[in-house]
Amino acid sequence: MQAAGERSEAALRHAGLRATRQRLTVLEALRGRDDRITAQDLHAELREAGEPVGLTTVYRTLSALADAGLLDTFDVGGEQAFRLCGDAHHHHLVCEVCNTVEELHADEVEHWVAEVAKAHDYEVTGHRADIFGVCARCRR
Amino acid sequence: MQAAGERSEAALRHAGLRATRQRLTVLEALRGRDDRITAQDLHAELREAGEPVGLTTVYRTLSALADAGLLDTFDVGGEQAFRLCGDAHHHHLVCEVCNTVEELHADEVEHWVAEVAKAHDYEVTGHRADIFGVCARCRR
DNA sequence: GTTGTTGCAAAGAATTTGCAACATA
DNA sequence: TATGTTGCAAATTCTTTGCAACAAC
Repeated sequence: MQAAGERSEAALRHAGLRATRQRLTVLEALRGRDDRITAQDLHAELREAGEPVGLTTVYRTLSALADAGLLDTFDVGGEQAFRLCGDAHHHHLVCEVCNTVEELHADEVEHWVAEVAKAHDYEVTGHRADIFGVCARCRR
Repeated sequence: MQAAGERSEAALRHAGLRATRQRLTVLEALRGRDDRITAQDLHAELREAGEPVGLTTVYRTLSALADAGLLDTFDVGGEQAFRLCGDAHHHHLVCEVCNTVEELHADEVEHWVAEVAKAHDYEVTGHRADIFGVCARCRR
């Protein structure tokens, strides 16, 4: 698929990163999934898929993409997991069985954050609101 | 302080844990602070305070107390941090400078979670809503 | 006395770093 | 060609485990 590759290439350039085969491989792999995944697991999958990328490079690429704001990060049992995400701020609905992540937008939460900030005299730098559970598919 | 020690002793018993000197030391130390702290840092502080507890024991105690629901856990740059907490479910307002944590209770968030669960057909197992920023004291 | 706990040393596991070969712009 | 990137091996760092001595009930 040509278009997808170009989109990834543009995203990398925009982040100030060279569009190497390895980075494109990682980014394309992330585009093809909606779950959170660790560096170790992604590395294993790429190896199985016959598009090997060094483990170190997977770590560095995921870290760089996260820094650039292209990936959301999750803490899963002490390991860091990543997922491609939209630009805007959002919250998450996470299935703990299949690790699928749905992005949520909630004005209620934003309002709550603003109110708390005012009431407690905090300079807010960020917030996070995630819901965990089991999706319908995984309950069947 | 006698009363405080007895309170910790009762808490440990209630959690099915023997009230050892080490566990009491850890629990009392946590009672005296309102910030989140890692096992490594707590271990160092206890050592400095002249009430040494083995690092392994600090890890095991914090883990046991967290399992018993007495501690909240946080992921701070890949390390696990802990803080004594109330029984009820709550959210957090965290100062990223001094690591002080204030507990918040928000019906708005609870409502939001319930709505999302219904709309997305999820069996919710938990949720987390934390606000990060800099407290008034640390901004001065 | 039994059984749970401690703490050291060693093992484990995730992640990072040094560095020479290599690919991109 | 100049500079950024890769990937291996080694190093780091946090955390857990084996096990013999020890303390709580």
